[in-house]
Amino acid sequence: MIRDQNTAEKIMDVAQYLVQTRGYHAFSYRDISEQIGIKTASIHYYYPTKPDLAKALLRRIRGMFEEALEAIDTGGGDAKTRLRKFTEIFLDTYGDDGRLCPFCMIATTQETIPQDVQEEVRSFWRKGEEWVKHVLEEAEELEETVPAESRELISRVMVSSLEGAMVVAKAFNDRKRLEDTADFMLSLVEGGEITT
Amino acid sequence: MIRDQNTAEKIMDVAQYLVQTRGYHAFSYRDISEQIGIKTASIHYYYPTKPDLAKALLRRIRGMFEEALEAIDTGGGDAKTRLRKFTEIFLDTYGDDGRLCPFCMIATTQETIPQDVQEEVRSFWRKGEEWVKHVLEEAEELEETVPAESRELISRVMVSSLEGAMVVAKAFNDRKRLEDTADFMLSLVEGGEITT
DNA sequence: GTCTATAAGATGATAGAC
DNA sequence: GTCTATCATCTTATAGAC
Repeated sequence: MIRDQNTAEKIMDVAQYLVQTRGYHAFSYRDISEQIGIKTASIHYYYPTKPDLAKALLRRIRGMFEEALEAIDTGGGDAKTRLRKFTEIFLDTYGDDGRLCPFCMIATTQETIPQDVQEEVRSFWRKGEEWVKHVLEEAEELEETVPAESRELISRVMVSSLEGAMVVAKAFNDRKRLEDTADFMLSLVEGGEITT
Repeated sequence: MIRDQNTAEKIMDVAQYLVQTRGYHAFSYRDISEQIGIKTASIHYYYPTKPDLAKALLRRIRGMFEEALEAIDTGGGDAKTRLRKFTEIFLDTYGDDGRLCPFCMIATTQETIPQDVQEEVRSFWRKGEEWVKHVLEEAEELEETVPAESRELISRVMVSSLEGAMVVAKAFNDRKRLEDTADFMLSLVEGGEITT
Protein backbone atom coordinates (compact mmCIF):
# COMPACT_ATOMS: atom_id res chain seq x y z
CA MET A 1 0.00 0.00 0.00
CA ILE A 2 1.95 2.97 -1.23
CA ARG A 3 -0.01 6.10 -0.58
CA ASP A 4 0.20 9.87 -0.43
CA GLN A 5 2.55 10.15 -3.35
CA ASN A 6 1.16 13.38 -4.63
CA THR A 7 -1.20 16.06 -3.40
CA ALA A 8 -4.05 15.03 -5.68
CA GLU A 9 -4.08 11.58 -4.13
CA LYS A 10 -3.72 12.93 -0.61
CA ILE A 11 -6.82 15.00 -1.23
CA MET A 12 -8.74 12.03 -2.53
CA ASP A 13 -7.68 9.86 0.38
CA VAL A 14 -8.97 12.35 2.90
CA ALA A 15 -12.09 13.11 0.90
CA GLN A 16 -12.83 9.41 0.59
CA TYR A 17 -12.57 8.93 4.32
CA LEU A 18 -14.86 11.88 4.93
CA VAL A 19 -17.42 10.71 2.39
CA GLN A 20 -17.47 7.28 3.95
CA THR A 21 -17.82 8.44 7.52
CA ARG A 22 -19.78 11.69 7.24
CA GLY A 23 -21.33 11.85 3.80
CA TYR A 24 -20.94 14.11 0.80
CA HIS A 25 -22.68 17.14 2.25
CA ALA A 26 -21.14 16.85 5.70
CA PHE A 27 -17.57 17.63 4.76
CA SER A 28 -15.99 20.67 3.20
CA TYR A 29 -12.87 21.69 1.35
CA ARG A 30 -11.85 23.24 4.62
CA ASP A 31 -11.99 19.88 6.40
CA ILE A 32 -9.69 18.42 3.78
CA SER A 33 -7.31 21.37 3.83
CA GLU A 34 -6.90 21.20 7.58
CA GLN A 35 -6.15 17.50 7.56
CA ILE A 36 -3.40 17.64 4.95
CA GLY A 37 -2.02 21.09 5.63
CA ILE A 38 -2.87 22.99 2.48
CA LYS A 39 -5.30 25.77 1.67
CA THR A 40 -8.70 25.26 0.13
CA ALA A 41 -7.63 27.14 -2.99
CA SER A 42 -5.06 24.43 -3.63
CA ILE A 43 -7.73 21.78 -3.54
CA HIS A 44 -9.72 23.72 -6.14
CA TYR A 45 -6.60 23.64 -8.32
CA TYR A 46 -6.87 19.84 -8.54
CA TYR A 47 -10.63 19.52 -8.26
CA PRO A 48 -12.31 22.73 -9.42
CA THR A 49 -15.72 21.80 -8.00
CA LYS A 50 -16.91 19.44 -5.33
CA PRO A 51 -18.72 17.22 -7.84
CA ASP A 52 -15.40 16.98 -9.72
CA LEU A 53 -13.82 15.68 -6.56
CA ALA A 54 -16.65 13.23 -5.95
CA LYS A 55 -16.48 11.91 -9.48
CA ALA A 56 -12.72 11.43 -9.40
CA LEU A 57 -13.10 9.73 -6.06
CA LEU A 58 -15.72 7.27 -7.25
CA ARG A 59 -13.83 6.55 -10.45
CA ARG A 60 -10.74 5.64 -8.49
CA ILE A 61 -12.59 3.35 -6.12
CA ARG A 62 -14.45 1.72 -8.96
CA GLY A 63 -11.14 1.05 -10.65
CA MET A 64 -9.76 -0.57 -7.51
CA PHE A 65 -12.96 -2.56 -7.20
CA GLU A 66 -12.67 -3.91 -10.72
CA GLU A 67 -9.03 -4.77 -10.13
CA ALA A 68 -10.03 -6.67 -7.02
CA LEU A 69 -12.60 -8.64 -8.98
CA GLU A 70 -10.01 -9.48 -11.64
CA ALA A 71 -7.63 -10.60 -8.94
CA ILE A 72 -10.27 -12.95 -7.60
CA ASP A 73 -10.85 -14.35 -11.09
CA THR A 74 -7.14 -14.80 -11.62
CA GLY A 75 -6.72 -16.43 -8.22
CA GLY A 76 -9.05 -19.24 -9.19
CA GLY A 77 -10.96 -21.27 -6.66
CA ASP A 78 -14.52 -22.49 -6.73
CA ALA A 79 -17.60 -20.30 -6.72
CA LYS A 80 -17.91 -20.53 -2.97
CA THR A 81 -14.40 -19.24 -2.45
CA ARG A 82 -14.71 -16.47 -5.00
CA LEU A 83 -17.98 -15.22 -3.63
CA ARG A 84 -16.52 -15.19 -0.16
CA LYS A 85 -13.70 -13.02 -1.43
CA PHE A 86 -16.32 -10.78 -2.99
CA THR A 87 -18.01 -10.21 0.35
CA GLU A 88 -14.62 -9.55 1.90
CA ILE A 89 -14.26 -6.50 -0.30
CA PHE A 90 -17.22 -5.00 1.55
CA LEU A 91 -15.86 -6.11 4.90
CA ASP A 92 -12.50 -4.55 4.12
CA THR A 93 -14.24 -1.34 3.10
CA TYR A 94 -16.09 -1.25 6.40
CA GLY A 95 -12.80 -1.81 8.20
CA ASP A 96 -12.43 -1.34 11.92
CA ASP A 97 -13.90 2.12 12.05
CA GLY A 98 -17.18 1.66 10.18
CA ARG A 99 -16.43 3.16 6.82
CA LEU A 100 -19.53 2.95 4.69
CA CYS A 101 -19.60 2.35 0.96
CA PRO A 102 -18.81 5.59 -0.90
CA PHE A 103 -21.29 4.71 -3.61
CA CYS A 104 -24.01 4.12 -1.09
CA MET A 105 -23.22 7.45 0.54
CA ILE A 106 -23.48 9.30 -2.76
CA ALA A 107 -26.60 7.36 -3.78
CA THR A 108 -28.51 8.48 -0.69
CA THR A 109 -28.03 12.08 -1.71
CA GLN A 110 -28.11 11.55 -5.46
CA GLU A 111 -30.81 14.13 -6.14
CA THR A 112 -28.34 16.82 -5.13
CA ILE A 113 -25.47 15.84 -7.42
CA PRO A 114 -24.86 15.95 -11.19
CA GLN A 115 -25.88 13.16 -13.53
CA ASP A 116 -22.36 12.01 -14.35
CA VAL A 117 -21.61 11.40 -10.69
CA GLN A 118 -24.83 9.44 -10.32
CA GLU A 119 -23.78 7.33 -13.27
CA GLU A 120 -20.60 6.33 -11.45
CA VAL A 121 -22.73 4.82 -8.73
CA ARG A 122 -24.81 2.80 -11.15
CA SER A 123 -21.70 1.58 -12.97
CA PHE A 124 -20.27 0.31 -9.72
CA TRP A 125 -23.33 -1.67 -8.77
CA ARG A 126 -23.86 -2.96 -12.30
CA LYS A 127 -20.32 -4.27 -12.31
CA GLY A 128 -20.70 -5.98 -8.95
CA GLU A 129 -23.97 -7.59 -9.87
CA GLU A 130 -22.70 -8.76 -13.24
CA TRP A 131 -19.63 -10.27 -11.68
CA VAL A 132 -21.62 -12.22 -9.09
CA LYS A 133 -24.01 -13.41 -11.76
CA HIS A 134 -21.18 -14.70 -13.92
CA VAL A 135 -19.70 -16.61 -11.00
CA LEU A 136 -23.06 -18.23 -10.41
CA GLU A 137 -23.40 -19.08 -14.09
CA GLU A 138 -19.95 -20.54 -14.45
CA ALA A 139 -20.18 -22.71 -11.37
CA GLU A 140 -21.35 -26.14 -12.36
CA GLU A 141 -21.58 -27.23 -8.76
CA LEU A 142 -24.27 -24.61 -8.16
CA GLU A 143 -26.50 -25.74 -10.97
CA GLU A 144 -28.93 -27.41 -8.65
CA THR A 145 -28.88 -25.03 -5.72
CA VAL A 146 -29.20 -21.84 -7.74
CA PRO A 147 -31.50 -22.18 -10.74
CA ALA A 148 -30.73 -20.07 -13.78
CA GLU A 149 -33.80 -17.89 -13.38
CA SER A 150 -32.68 -16.84 -9.89
CA ARG A 151 -29.11 -15.86 -10.62
CA GLU A 152 -29.70 -12.28 -11.56
CA LEU A 153 -31.97 -11.73 -8.61
CA ILE A 154 -29.56 -13.39 -6.21
CA SER A 155 -26.68 -11.30 -7.46
CA ARG A 156 -28.71 -8.15 -6.92
CA VAL A 157 -29.81 -9.18 -3.46
CA MET A 158 -26.27 -10.10 -2.54
CA VAL A 159 -24.97 -6.66 -3.43
CA SER A 160 -27.79 -4.57 -1.99
CA SER A 161 -28.03 -6.58 1.20
CA LEU A 162 -24.33 -5.99 1.84
CA GLU A 163 -24.90 -2.29 1.30
CA GLY A 164 -27.79 -2.23 3.73
CA ALA A 165 -25.96 -4.34 6.27
CA MET A 166 -23.08 -1.88 6.29
CA VAL A 167 -25.38 0.99 7.19
CA VAL A 168 -27.15 -0.92 9.94
CA ALA A 169 -23.88 -2.31 11.30
CA LYS A 170 -22.60 1.24 11.51
CA ALA A 171 -25.64 2.41 13.46
CA PHE A 172 -25.09 -0.34 16.01
CA ASN A 173 -21.33 0.01 15.86
CA ASP A 174 -21.33 -3.74 15.32
CA ARG A 175 -19.18 -5.07 12.54
CA LYS A 176 -20.41 -8.58 13.28
CA ARG A 177 -23.78 -7.67 11.80
CA LEU A 178 -22.09 -7.16 8.47
CA GLU A 179 -20.09 -10.35 8.81
CA ASP A 180 -23.23 -12.31 9.64
CA THR A 181 -25.07 -10.92 6.65
CA ALA A 182 -22.17 -11.83 4.37
CA ASP A 183 -22.14 -15.36 5.79
CA PHE A 184 -25.87 -15.65 5.36
CA MET A 185 -25.84 -14.58 1.75
CA LEU A 186 -23.01 -17.01 1.05
CA SER A 187 -24.89 -19.79 2.78
CA LEU A 188 -27.81 -19.26 0.43
CA VAL A 189 -25.60 -20.03 -2.52
CA GLU A 190 -23.37 -22.62 -0.91
CA GLY A 191 -25.68 -24.87 0.99
CA GLY A 192 -29.15 -23.48 0.81
CA GLU A 193 -31.73 -24.12 -1.77
CA ILE A 194 -33.20 -21.24 -3.73
CA THR A 195 -36.72 -21.94 -4.76
CA THR A 196 -37.63 -18.65 -6.36
CA MET B 1 -54.85 10.86 5.67
CA ILE B 2 -55.57 14.14 7.38
CA ARG B 3 -52.50 16.30 7.17
CA ASP B 4 -51.19 19.81 7.62
CA GLN B 5 -53.36 20.57 10.60
CA ASN B 6 -50.85 22.74 12.35
CA THR B 7 -47.59 24.42 11.45
CA ALA B 8 -45.47 22.04 13.49
CA GLU B 9 -46.74 19.14 11.43
CA LYS B 10 -46.42 20.99 8.17
CA ILE B 11 -42.78 21.58 9.01
CA MET B 12 -42.23 17.94 9.81
CA ASP B 13 -43.96 16.80 6.64
CA VAL B 14 -41.70 18.93 4.48
CA ALA B 15 -38.61 18.11 6.49
CA GLN B 16 -39.39 14.42 6.23
CA TYR B 17 -39.69 14.61 2.48
CA LEU B 18 -36.41 16.49 2.24
CA VAL B 19 -34.59 14.08 4.51
CA GLN B 20 -35.84 11.15 2.47
CA THR B 21 -34.95 12.59 -0.91
CA ARG B 22 -31.89 14.74 -0.21
CA GLY B 23 -30.49 13.78 3.16
CA TYR B 24 -30.06 15.53 6.47
CA HIS B 25 -27.23 17.83 5.43
CA ALA B 26 -28.67 18.66 2.02
CA PHE B 27 -31.66 20.65 3.16
CA SER B 28 -31.98 23.79 5.23
CA TYR B 29 -34.52 25.66 7.28
CA ARG B 30 -34.72 27.94 4.31
CA ASP B 31 -35.87 25.10 2.05
CA ILE B 32 -38.62 24.28 4.48
CA SER B 33 -39.66 27.90 4.93
CA GLU B 34 -39.98 28.44 1.20
CA GLN B 35 -42.12 25.37 0.71
CA ILE B 36 -44.67 26.19 3.38
CA GLY B 37 -44.59 29.95 3.24
CA ILE B 38 -43.18 30.93 6.60
CA LYS B 39 -39.89 32.39 7.76
CA THR B 40 -37.01 30.35 9.13
CA ALA B 41 -37.37 32.02 12.51
CA SER B 42 -40.81 30.47 12.82
CA ILE B 43 -39.36 27.03 12.28
CA HIS B 44 -36.90 27.64 15.09
CA TYR B 45 -39.87 28.47 17.29
CA TYR B 46 -41.10 24.88 16.93
CA TYR B 47 -37.76 23.15 16.54
CA PRO B 48 -34.99 25.25 18.10
CA THR B 49 -32.18 23.30 16.45
CA LYS B 50 -31.91 21.06 13.45
CA PRO B 51 -31.18 17.97 15.55
CA ASP B 52 -34.36 18.78 17.47
CA LEU B 53 -36.25 18.67 14.20
CA ALA B 54 -34.58 15.43 13.16
CA LYS B 55 -35.35 13.79 16.45
CA ALA B 56 -39.00 14.82 16.40
CA LEU B 57 -39.20 13.62 12.85
CA LEU B 58 -37.79 10.20 13.60
CA ARG B 59 -39.91 9.83 16.71
CA ARG B 60 -43.04 10.48 14.74
CA ILE B 61 -42.15 8.02 12.01
CA ARG B 62 -41.14 5.40 14.52
CA GLY B 63 -44.51 5.83 16.21
CA MET B 64 -46.31 5.35 12.91
CA PHE B 65 -44.15 2.34 12.22
CA GLU B 66 -45.04 0.73 15.51
CA GLU B 67 -48.70 1.44 14.92
CA ALA B 68 -48.44 -0.23 11.54
CA LEU B 69 -46.90 -3.31 13.14
CA GLU B 70 -49.68 -3.42 15.71
CA ALA B 71 -52.24 -3.14 12.96
CA ILE B 72 -50.68 -6.12 11.23
CA ASP B 73 -50.78 -8.11 14.45
CA THR B 74 -54.39 -7.15 15.03
CA GLY B 75 -55.30 -7.99 11.46
CA GLY B 76 -54.28 -11.59 11.96
CA GLY B 77 -53.25 -13.84 9.11
CA ASP B 78 -50.44 -16.34 8.91
CA ALA B 79 -46.76 -15.54 9.11
CA LYS B 80 -46.47 -15.34 5.36
CA THR B 81 -49.18 -12.70 5.13
CA ARG B 82 -47.88 -10.68 8.04
CA LEU B 83 -44.34 -10.62 6.77
CA ARG B 84 -45.56 -9.54 3.38
CA LYS B 85 -47.35 -6.64 5.00
CA PHE B 86 -44.13 -5.84 6.78
CA THR B 87 -42.25 -5.50 3.52
CA GLU B 88 -45.07 -3.37 2.18
CA ILE B 89 -44.28 -0.75 4.80
CA PHE B 90 -40.93 -0.28 3.11
CA LEU B 91 -42.51 -0.29 -0.34
CA ASP B 92 -45.00 2.34 0.76
CA THR B 93 -42.19 4.43 2.17
CA TYR B 94 -40.37 4.28 -1.14
CA GLY B 95 -43.54 5.30 -2.90
CA ASP B 96 -43.60 6.43 -6.50
CA ASP B 97 -40.89 9.01 -6.18
CA GLY B 98 -38.11 7.05 -4.50
CA ARG B 99 -38.31 8.20 -0.93
CA LEU B 100 -35.62 6.52 1.06
CA CYS B 101 -35.90 5.41 4.66
CA PRO B 102 -35.41 8.40 6.98
CA PHE B 103 -33.55 6.23 9.47
CA CYS B 104 -31.21 4.99 6.80
CA MET B 105 -30.58 8.56 5.71
CA ILE B 106 -29.72 9.66 9.22
CA ALA B 107 -27.64 6.54 9.85
CA THR B 108 -25.35 7.25 6.92
CA THR B 109 -24.40 10.57 8.46
CA GLN B 110 -24.65 9.52 12.07
CA GLU B 111 -21.18 10.71 13.05
CA THR B 112 -22.38 14.25 12.51
CA ILE B 113 -25.47 14.16 14.71
CA PRO B 114 -26.10 13.97 18.49
CA GLN B 115 -26.32 10.69 20.36
CA ASP B 116 -30.03 10.89 21.10
CA VAL B 117 -30.86 11.16 17.42
CA GLN B 118 -28.65 8.19 16.68
CA GLU B 119 -30.52 6.25 19.33
CA GLU B 120 -33.78 6.85 17.48
CA VAL B 121 -32.33 5.03 14.51
CA ARG B 122 -31.29 2.03 16.54
CA SER B 123 -34.66 1.88 18.26
CA PHE B 124 -36.38 1.75 14.91
CA TRP B 125 -34.30 -1.10 13.60
CA ARG B 126 -34.41 -2.99 16.88
CA LYS B 127 -38.19 -2.81 16.81
CA GLY B 128 -38.41 -4.02 13.24
CA GLU B 129 -36.04 -6.91 13.82
CA GLU B 130 -37.76 -7.95 17.04
CA TRP B 131 -41.13 -7.91 15.36
CA VAL B 132 -40.00 -10.09 12.46
CA LYS B 133 -38.31 -12.49 14.87
CA HIS B 134 -41.49 -12.85 16.91
CA VAL B 135 -43.51 -13.58 13.81
CA LEU B 136 -41.03 -16.31 12.89
CA GLU B 137 -41.16 -17.72 16.39
CA GLU B 138 -44.89 -17.76 16.66
CA ALA B 139 -45.46 -19.39 13.30
CA GLU B 140 -45.71 -23.11 13.77
CA GLU B 141 -45.84 -23.69 10.08
CA LEU B 142 -42.32 -22.26 9.74
CA GLU B 143 -40.77 -24.53 12.31
CA GLU B 144 -39.11 -26.69 9.73
CA THR B 145 -38.16 -24.10 7.16
CA VAL B 146 -36.68 -21.60 9.57
CA PRO B 147 -34.79 -23.22 12.44
CA ALA B 148 -34.78 -21.42 15.77
CA GLU B 149 -31.09 -20.57 15.58
CA SER B 150 -31.62 -18.71 12.32
CA ARG B 151 -34.54 -16.52 13.27
CA GLU B 152 -32.63 -13.61 14.70
CA LEU B 153 -30.23 -13.59 11.77
CA ILE B 154 -33.04 -13.83 9.23
CA SER B 155 -34.92 -10.98 10.85
CA ARG B 156 -31.81 -8.83 10.69
CA VAL B 157 -31.11 -9.70 7.10
CA MET B 158 -34.70 -9.02 6.16
CA VAL B 159 -34.58 -5.51 7.57
CA SER B 160 -31.13 -4.51 6.36
CA SER B 161 -31.60 -5.98 2.90
CA LEU B 162 -34.75 -3.91 2.46
CA GLU B 163 -32.80 -0.83 3.51
CA GLY B 164 -30.05 -1.57 1.03
CA ALA B 165 -32.49 -2.40 -1.73
CA MET B 166 -34.18 0.97 -1.32
CA VAL B 167 -30.91 2.80 -1.87
CA VAL B 168 -29.95 0.77 -4.91
CA ALA B 169 -33.46 0.97 -6.36
CA LYS B 170 -33.25 4.74 -6.02
CA ALA B 171 -29.94 4.88 -7.87
CA PHE B 172 -31.44 2.96 -10.77
CA ASN B 173 -34.77 4.71 -10.47
CA ASP B 174 -36.25 1.24 -10.46
CA ARG B 175 -38.83 0.46 -7.86
CA LYS B 176 -39.03 -3.10 -9.11
CA ARG B 177 -35.64 -3.80 -7.61
CA LEU B 178 -37.09 -3.16 -4.20
CA GLU B 179 -40.15 -5.25 -4.92
CA ASP B 180 -38.01 -8.13 -6.13
CA THR B 181 -35.86 -8.00 -3.02
CA ALA B 182 -38.94 -8.03 -0.82
CA ASP B 183 -40.31 -11.03 -2.71
CA PHE B 184 -37.00 -12.80 -2.45
CA MET B 185 -36.71 -12.33 1.29
CA LEU B 186 -40.27 -13.54 1.72
CA SER B 187 -39.59 -16.57 -0.44
CA LEU B 188 -36.76 -17.55 1.87
CA VAL B 189 -39.16 -17.80 4.75
CA GLU B 190 -42.18 -19.06 2.86
CA GLY B 191 -40.86 -21.77 0.64
CA GLY B 192 -37.12 -21.89 0.92
CA GLU B 193 -35.07 -23.84 3.33
CA ILE B 194 -32.67 -22.05 5.61
CA THR B 195 -29.73 -24.21 6.48
CA THR B 196 -27.64 -21.78 8.45
C1' DG C 1 -47.03 32.54 16.65
C1' DT C 2 -45.02 34.99 13.15
C1' DC C 3 -42.44 38.54 11.73
C1' DT C 4 -37.96 41.69 10.80
C1' DA C 5 -33.42 42.22 11.60
C1' DT C 6 -29.27 40.54 12.48
C1' DA C 7 -25.48 37.90 13.88
C1' DA C 8 -21.36 34.83 13.40
C1' DG C 9 -19.60 31.54 10.91
C1' DA C 10 -19.23 28.26 7.09
C1' DT C 11 -19.41 27.22 2.17
C1' DG C 12 -17.81 26.59 -2.64
C1' DA C 13 -15.40 29.14 -5.64
C1' DT C 14 -12.26 32.75 -8.19
C1' DA C 15 -8.44 36.26 -9.13
C1' DG C 16 -4.03 37.10 -9.01
C1' DA C 17 0.71 37.27 -6.57
C1' DC C 18 4.71 34.37 -5.82
C1' DG D 1 1.52 24.47 -7.38
C1' DT D 2 0.55 26.96 -3.47
C1' DC D 3 -0.47 30.97 -1.45
C1' DT D 4 -3.37 35.44 0.18
C1' DA D 5 -7.30 37.83 -0.35
C1' DT D 6 -11.79 38.12 -1.38
C1' DC D 7 -16.50 37.00 -2.88
C1' DA D 8 -21.36 36.10 -2.74
C1' DT D 9 -24.11 33.15 -0.72
C1' DC D 10 -25.96 30.11 2.56
C1' DT D 11 -26.34 28.26 7.21
C1' DT D 12 -28.10 27.78 11.88
C1' DA D 13 -29.57 30.48 15.33
C1' DT D 14 -31.12 34.56 18.42
C1' DA D 15 -33.34 39.07 19.96
C1' DG D 16 -37.06 41.59 20.02
C1' DA D 17 -41.22 43.97 17.75
C1' DC D 18 -46.02 43.06 16.57
